[in-house]
Amino acid sequence: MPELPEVEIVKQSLDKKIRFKKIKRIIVRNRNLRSKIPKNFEIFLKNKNIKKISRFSKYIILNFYDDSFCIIHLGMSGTIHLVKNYKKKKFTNLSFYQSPILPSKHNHIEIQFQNFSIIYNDPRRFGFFELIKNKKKLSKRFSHLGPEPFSKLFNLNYVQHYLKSKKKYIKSFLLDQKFVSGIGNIYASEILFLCKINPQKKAQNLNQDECKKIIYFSKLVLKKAIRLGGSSIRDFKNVSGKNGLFQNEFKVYQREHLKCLKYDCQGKIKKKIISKRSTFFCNKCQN
DNA sequence: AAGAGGCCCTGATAGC
DNA sequence: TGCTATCAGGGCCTCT
Repeated sequence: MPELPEVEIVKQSLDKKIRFKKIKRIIVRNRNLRSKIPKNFEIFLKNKNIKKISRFSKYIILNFYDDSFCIIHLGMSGTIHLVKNYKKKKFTNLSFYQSPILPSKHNHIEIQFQNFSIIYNDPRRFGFFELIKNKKKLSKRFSHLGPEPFSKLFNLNYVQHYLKSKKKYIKSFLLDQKFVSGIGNIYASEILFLCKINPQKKAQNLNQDECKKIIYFSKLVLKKAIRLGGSSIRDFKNVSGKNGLFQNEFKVYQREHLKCLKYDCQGKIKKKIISKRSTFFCNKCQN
């Protein structure tokens, strides 16, 4: 589920809840996530004091006072839930993201604090946890990733230069974390719709104005999504008010066959598979 | 270097 | 009802 805005929402609620807290105990129920949970995982984290929670791209970063880190990636289906520890474990409605009803089958990792725990649930196990020893190794870990859309590094010069001789479709590059990091499949379609650029336009054929639009609307869409609490699709019945609202703002995503929402456009939304992912666009105004 | 394709995994849904 | 096929918001790896 998680693209940059959703991860940012999780990060914010985590920061509110576990900043300055001390990890009491770690329980790993399934070590086989995307990458194997290392043997020293529990020992490494036990008694660590959390300085703050930060985020880069789609990665959540637990910052500890001893300058070590734990990074969490939610993959496609990872969610983090808050659980009260005492009595019969009762789930609060403070679910950080998605359903307040905690699924039990795929609760792979539990991090216990004084009075509560956070639980990592991930049916598809595409997510992962990684331990990082120091700041240097942290920046090395992210060195292969391009700038976030919000970064000053994501500017006209960079974009034009990067795409100059690229033959792949522009959609592929919005998904390419080496080019720009944090955008995923939903927001890629939404951004290109606002830009009025066909997702199948070859990157090298974008003119200066189109590059400017990509930069502008990438920032705009992600910021708006964060403001609205992210997007919750495949909604469950039990969702609390904590769910995101940006799915109501989708202009093209999952709107195949429907009329284009641009005020003066008579086009229809089409769906095509581009770089192995569903891509939605208007056949008229994204020519 | 750049691009295409495969793979990791479970669950929901559609079609027969 | 039960089977199979397809699809899902990500990212890494290999091969050409």
